[in-house]
Amino acid sequence: MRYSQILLPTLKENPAEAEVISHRLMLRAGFIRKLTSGVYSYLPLGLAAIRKVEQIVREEMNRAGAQELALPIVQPADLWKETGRYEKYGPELLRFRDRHDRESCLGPTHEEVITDLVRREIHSYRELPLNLYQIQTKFRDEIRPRFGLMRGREFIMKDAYSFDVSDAMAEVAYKKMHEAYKRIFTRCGLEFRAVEADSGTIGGSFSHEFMVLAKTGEDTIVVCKECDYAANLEKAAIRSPAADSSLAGMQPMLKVETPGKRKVDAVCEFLKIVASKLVKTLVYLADGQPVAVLVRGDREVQEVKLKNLLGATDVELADDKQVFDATGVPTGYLGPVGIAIRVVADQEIAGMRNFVVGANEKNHHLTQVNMGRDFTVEAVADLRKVTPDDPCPCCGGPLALTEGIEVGHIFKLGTKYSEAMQAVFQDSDGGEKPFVMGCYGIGITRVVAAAIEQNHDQHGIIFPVPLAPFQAIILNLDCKDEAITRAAEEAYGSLQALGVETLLDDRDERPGSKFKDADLLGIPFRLMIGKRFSKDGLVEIRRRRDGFMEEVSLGDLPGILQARIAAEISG
RNA sequence: CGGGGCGUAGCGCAGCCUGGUUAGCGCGCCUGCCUUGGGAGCAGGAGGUCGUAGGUUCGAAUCCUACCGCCCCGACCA
Repeated sequence: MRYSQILLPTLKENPAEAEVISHRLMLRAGFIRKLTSGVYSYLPLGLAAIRKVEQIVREEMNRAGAQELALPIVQPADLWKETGRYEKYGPELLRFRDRHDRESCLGPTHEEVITDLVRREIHSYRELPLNLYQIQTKFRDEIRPRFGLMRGREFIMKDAYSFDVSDAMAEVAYKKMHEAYKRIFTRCGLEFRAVEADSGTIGGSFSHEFMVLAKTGEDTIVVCKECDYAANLEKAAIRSPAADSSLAGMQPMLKVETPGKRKVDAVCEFLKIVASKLVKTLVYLADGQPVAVLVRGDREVQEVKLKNLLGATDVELADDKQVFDATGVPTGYLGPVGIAIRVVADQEIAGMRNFVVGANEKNHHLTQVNMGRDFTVEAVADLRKVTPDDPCPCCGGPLALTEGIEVGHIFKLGTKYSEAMQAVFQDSDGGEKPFVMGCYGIGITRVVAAAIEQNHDQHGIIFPVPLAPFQAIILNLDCKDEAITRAAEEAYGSLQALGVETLLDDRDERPGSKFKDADLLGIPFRLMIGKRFSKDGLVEIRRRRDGFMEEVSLGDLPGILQARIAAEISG
């Protein structure tokens, strides 16, 4: 491709709308343009990078035995009503009516559609296992789209769905996808971790997220420094402490006046204690029903854990009014002793002695409180957020928290959708069984953004070779010089003949502009033909990643460059 | 949905508080000259419903009201 002909509007300055680096660089490098919030046009170079990711994904999915198909974006509401998701999915599902007033929606994901297809077409265990995937634009009406392609409303996703005869076979399918994903992200040249993720009602370790490690990541992951343990912070388990059930050391409970002291900090300061000696009582609404949750004063509740414990589909912290309506106590003075609603406690509370809680009375707290003696709870479980000071739940080693961008998620679905939609096959014993399913997603456009988050410098993008829209860019450093121009054209021709994806910067611009643009675009190899060529007949090759330079003759260029490119590709 | 910020040429911004002729600057763009190894220089030029609507006023980019759009934070700790 010739630079003079491609639509590649680079910007010198940072657009005001972009804050995170990948967003800024993709706008500056002329990869994307925004149409409206969370919705972007992909310009030729942006699309080229997207296509690179898609191709790697496609190859690895095919290698893993999955088949590509394409499902509709517009979906009838009836299908979503079958699984109850039409009501449950919420405002992220963009709904509309067609001219016949039929309720429809734009597909944010395709479990319903694929399950409908499979239940119509697959009837025998002999036709299984089956793994079907597509690469397609999805629409999710996100609460707050942000960071360019990192969290758009419209984005490109690869989604795959597996169908198996049994749980055991579904696990095989799951593991295959796990392996395929590792290969995909390795081939993309990304630094990533597969982490255990919340698997909701399915349980077990049957959900993994693939996280690209980058500071701008919206997720926090917990990684053990000594073993292989890695999990999403939402999921990360805490070792249950040895509970001390003896009554030794318990002091009598006392009621104290704490006028106006509502916040943990204020109560602690007033009573001259540390926050770890206090137990806070938070009221959550679990599917609308109030539940009090006890955690140590300096801890934070992990809502996903709470949700799983309660088997609720939705938990949210109650506001002041909801708390008062449920308990008759103003926030700040709640406690488990004599409270009128359900109570669950974090496991850590079981090991605490003589702690402080609210007295369920305005301006009062209780001190020297002990669980078991002064109150009981419905359940004791791991409910709090992991901190960097907690030991690894696997080996007890030290943990580190780090940020990650979720680029892939694999999930065992079981029979959730097949049962809801009566998607069944006839097994070898003649009986009818629901398909055991799994689903596997990769955010294609997010992979591109994540790659840039992880690979850039102050000059611009530094694409890993497998994702680069072009592998090389030839800079004709003096378009008015015939010998140089002839050499640039020759180099361009010979590289193209070899299949090296090359952009020829044939614009009549000064060298400085060409250097800046080449750096900004992040093309892995920059070939410069200019003064050095006039003098000695040499072409300079510069590697974007580290600035490594070498000078070669025009004749040697194709072979040497090809070897350099090959050396950059892993997997 | 709550909070904050912004909306003036393709991009980045100034002007607005304290209303007043023709709305500025840098980059980019067009023409010409010149120049060619890290976003050169000179000269000339094109490009604006100042987000939209309404109001106040002799007069509005500027003041007031409503709406629209965009960005950021939050929607978790009593």
